[in-house]
Amino acid sequence: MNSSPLAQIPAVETGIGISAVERDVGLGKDTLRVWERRYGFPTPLRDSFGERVYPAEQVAKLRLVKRLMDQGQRPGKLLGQSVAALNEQLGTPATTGDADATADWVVPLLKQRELDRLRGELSQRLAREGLQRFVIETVPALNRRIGDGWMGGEIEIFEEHLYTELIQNLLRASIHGLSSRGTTPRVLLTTIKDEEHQLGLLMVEALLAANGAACVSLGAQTPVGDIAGAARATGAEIVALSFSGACPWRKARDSLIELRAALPPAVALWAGGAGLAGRARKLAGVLTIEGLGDIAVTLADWRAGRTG
Amino acid sequence: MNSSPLAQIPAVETGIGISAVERDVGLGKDTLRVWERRYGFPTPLRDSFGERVYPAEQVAKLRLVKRLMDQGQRPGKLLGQSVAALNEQLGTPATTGDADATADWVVPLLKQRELDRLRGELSQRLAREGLQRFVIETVPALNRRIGDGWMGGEIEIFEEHLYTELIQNLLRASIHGLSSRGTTPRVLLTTIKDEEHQLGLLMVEALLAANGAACVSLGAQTPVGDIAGAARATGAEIVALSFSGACPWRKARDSLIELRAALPPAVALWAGGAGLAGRARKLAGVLTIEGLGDIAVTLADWRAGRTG
DNA sequence: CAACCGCTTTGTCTTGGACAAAAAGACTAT
DNA sequence: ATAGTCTTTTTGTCCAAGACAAAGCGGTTG
Repeated sequence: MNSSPLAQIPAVETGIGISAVERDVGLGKDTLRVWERRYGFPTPLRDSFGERVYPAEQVAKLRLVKRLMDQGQRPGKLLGQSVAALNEQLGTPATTGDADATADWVVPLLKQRELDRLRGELSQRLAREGLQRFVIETVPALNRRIGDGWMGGEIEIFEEHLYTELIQNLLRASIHGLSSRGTTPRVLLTTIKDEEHQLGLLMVEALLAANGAACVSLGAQTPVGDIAGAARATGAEIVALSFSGACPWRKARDSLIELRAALPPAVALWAGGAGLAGRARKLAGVLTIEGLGDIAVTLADWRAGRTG
Repeated sequence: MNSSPLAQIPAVETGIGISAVERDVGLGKDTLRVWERRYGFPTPLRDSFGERVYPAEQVAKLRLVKRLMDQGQRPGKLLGQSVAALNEQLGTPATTGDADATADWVVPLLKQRELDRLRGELSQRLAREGLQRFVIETVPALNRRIGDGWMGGEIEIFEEHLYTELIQNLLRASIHGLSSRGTTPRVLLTTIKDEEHQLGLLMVEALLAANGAACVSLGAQTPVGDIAGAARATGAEIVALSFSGACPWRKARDSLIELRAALPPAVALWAGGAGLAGRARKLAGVLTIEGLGDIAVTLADWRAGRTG
């Protein structure tokens, strides 16, 4: 088989196919074709069968564009610009990190792959500060620092993954150590469909568990219809939903309304996260959690209202 | 606008869209359309916009067909058969739930929401059997039992979520306890894009860590292009990928070939999971892990080859 | 027994048109 | 001013039928 090298040589010299671009860059085939038609970019070559072949430079530009789009920019504005202009935009993020300086220590540890030291440092801080303060103050600061670093190109996407895994392990280990035997109230935790971010959910679970609630987490991406069923089946007294900033507010609002209607009136519905950001204050029957610090207070209020 | 509740009612009763089928079943949109044209199945309904809506029964049949195709059968022969006939074929070759009976104990605990007892039971088994045996024998048996229960309607989807969360907490806590300081080799673990199943990845990580490897997990869904960069940046000696049964084989194969080309030759590439199932044996430069039990052996082999 | 050949099956790519969902912008009312 | 609703633009996804390469199968031959 190795004696026929010609047939095996891929079009590496000239470029890659549309499926490969979809895989590598994360843009759908339909999207790539429609961009070509509408915006005049990309302009792939064609192989002998008339199929698209994307040169490496165009793939690189597409990767840049994708990255800027993930930060909220729109393709129509981006595709016309030069690679140099795009790179410049990536270097100058809109936000400036002020309070983030206290979390700067993560970056070198992460960049230099001192994962054991990073893990150790995190564990130490958790032990020193206690779970509650750690989750309310330290973790959000770290998240912000990492997020800013990614936006500025300082941190690679896989390094963010790495960090997320570490924090998840730490939090889950902590939660695992807290027995929920006999504690109240029973809280059902989850995230709606298409809402991937597990970390926020985990932070809430940690706080609730630390404050003596009996948490039942369904993980991320539970369809709205199933949430109500699960609440009934688990006998939850509170249902808590987390919405990340990536979640369109309209979807969040509709989901909450629908869920509210499906839930027994006696069951409380709590909602929080960056995706709401104080907006849903006046949704009937939905209690908005403004920030992580509110959770303990809200829980105490619930207990007071319950007993009194 | 909001006074017309009818418009808000989703088509939950009738079925799901083509994208959802692609995600849930693992068959491409183009494939679904061309099957319809050629074989007369599936025959989705249409919503008011003319878009395909697949009823639940057809999705179930598609799932069956996909499963049989993963065992080597061809769609042309399968699509004409009845669900009953397909089920029969699936039941005969692969030896159904014999060993699963040993895992029956989870179901009542899960159904009756004895989550604390379930957690305790799992912890006890882990302690009794040791991490390695627990991951190789007990967890797969439980997974199979839960999966079968879901397919049979015995277990709700949220109950599966519940179970997955519990196991994840347990495994992550165990991994967290194993220091990787100074151990070798460095293994980079992840999953390709559109491959969500974290649990398999976590099981592999647990086994590797238990056998003294220094694991670096990126979590799920890393684009292929980033994996190579991450491997270089972390100085990994082995890159290990996990493919669930939902991952189309072609996609797995292409990803592996591409990743192989992008990786330095000195870096080993290991691949495993139900999505490969012995197929990728002859991919050049890719080592296929046939089952969880092989991991320890393969690791030992690697070390022998390294030192010798 | 293995290698070659042709035939069949099957997945993915192509084109251009269409349209819903999301975002941005304009406007109004509290 | 700030929150809500309406309107317009932008953008991603879907549809259709046709085409074709790659993979699988079967038979023949050295």
